[in-house]
Amino acid sequence: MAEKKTILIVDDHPFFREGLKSLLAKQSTYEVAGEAGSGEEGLRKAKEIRPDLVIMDIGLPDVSGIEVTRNIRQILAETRVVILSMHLKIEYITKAFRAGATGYITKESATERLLECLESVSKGEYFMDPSLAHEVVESLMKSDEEEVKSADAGYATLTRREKEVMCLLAEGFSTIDIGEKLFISRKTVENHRSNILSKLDLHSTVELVRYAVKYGLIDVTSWKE
Amino acid sequence: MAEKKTILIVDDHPFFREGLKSLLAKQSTYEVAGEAGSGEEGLRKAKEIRPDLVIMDIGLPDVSGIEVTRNIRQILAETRVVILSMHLKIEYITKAFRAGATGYITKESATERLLECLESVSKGEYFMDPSLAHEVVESLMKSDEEEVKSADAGYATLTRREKEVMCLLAEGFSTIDIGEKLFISRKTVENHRSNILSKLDLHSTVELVRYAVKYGLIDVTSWKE
DNA sequence: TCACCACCTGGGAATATCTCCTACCATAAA
DNA sequence: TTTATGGTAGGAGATATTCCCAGGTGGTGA
Repeated sequence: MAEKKTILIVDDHPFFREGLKSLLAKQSTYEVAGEAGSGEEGLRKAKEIRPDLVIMDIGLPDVSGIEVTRNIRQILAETRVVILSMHLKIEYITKAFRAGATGYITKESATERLLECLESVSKGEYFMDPSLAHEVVESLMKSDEEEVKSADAGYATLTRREKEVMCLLAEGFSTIDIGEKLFISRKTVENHRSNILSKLDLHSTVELVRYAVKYGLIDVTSWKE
Repeated sequence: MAEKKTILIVDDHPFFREGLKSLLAKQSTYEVAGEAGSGEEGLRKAKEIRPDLVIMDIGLPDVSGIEVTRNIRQILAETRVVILSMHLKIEYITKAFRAGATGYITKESATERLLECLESVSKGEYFMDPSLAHEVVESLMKSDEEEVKSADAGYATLTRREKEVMCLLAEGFSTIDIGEKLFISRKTVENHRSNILSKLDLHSTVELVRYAVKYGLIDVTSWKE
């Protein structure tokens, strides 16, 4: 690894940039190739110098560092962005990674953490400061909580045909539609429907849909159109 | 901080326990108060010695370390558990924290990482090894993706009363229920319903529910019971 | 083999709900 | 004042749902 990694620093505090520069100057592996005090300037310089790494603040005077990150990543696929932020909120963390950031550390982190982060990110690995763990863990515990269930005791008691009818009902098809699809009479579908409702202790097709969504029988996210 | 933190090691590999013990022996702040080679033994010793910290493997010969963690945390509220695992999968990570773990690091981690983790966890802070970042980030990016949308053009054209009726319909109430709730006639509710359907270009109450879910008008995750 | 049971299938009759249309009133805007 | 909008409600006919009943099929165990 003969060449030094080039770094662009985007932060609106000159002192902070100075501190980072002097810190990185001590390292033989990195070279600060440019700096910017605003999002607009940051994007311009990124295009110009095409750095290996960008150290990005979120709270910039003009546009959010997250937006700048998105733009940079769209234009420069090879450039990795590390967010260096005061924000610990999970929304920022999630948005940052979704916008294309590869690392996220806080301004309270020790300097070794930054170096560690830059090293990981240089290799293309995600890096997340352990001090974010609290937010992240809480978010993880909330999310995909649904997946845990799915496959409910009640649903398992349904017959094959009933499950089939249930899915179609939840998709929004009328009993007639379903009858045509399955080549059975409307009445038969109604009977299946009644059986499903009583087996699952539901009392309307709307409740059935909610049940289906709740247990992941139908994919909410696919209702894009 | 005069007293040393007591630690219980639960891992089925004697060599691994030995390594950990000698490593921790060098530290002045920790004292290995016991060790166990199985989940059952781990739980028993935990009850016996009531350690400050437990270092727990997941892949135990009898029961999963995650289950042991759950049991320990139920009995000993003060005892913090650090998972030290080979597993990087997000399911394990999530399950571990949900079971009450406070830290999660991998067996590939550097020893400083373990010490750092023990220190954080001793203070009651969550700790997550940065090498888990990849899994965690992917999981975060998948979750709460839905929030992004919400607020649709069509929905905005509804009147106050219509929105109110729409929410109740999506909650699964019948037109009669809603009439009683809002002190209006069943017929009026039906009229509102018809207007809603035509304004949003929907054709059944089921489609209405789907619409409501899609745009986050009702909270799917709150359908827990 | 026969009886049994679960499952899928369908019909009839009573009831509930929906659709479409009309209508009235209050309020706000033109 | 006139007009438009929103909330209210009813009637008539079309649809959908409920509940009960029943035939047919296929598998299982006595």
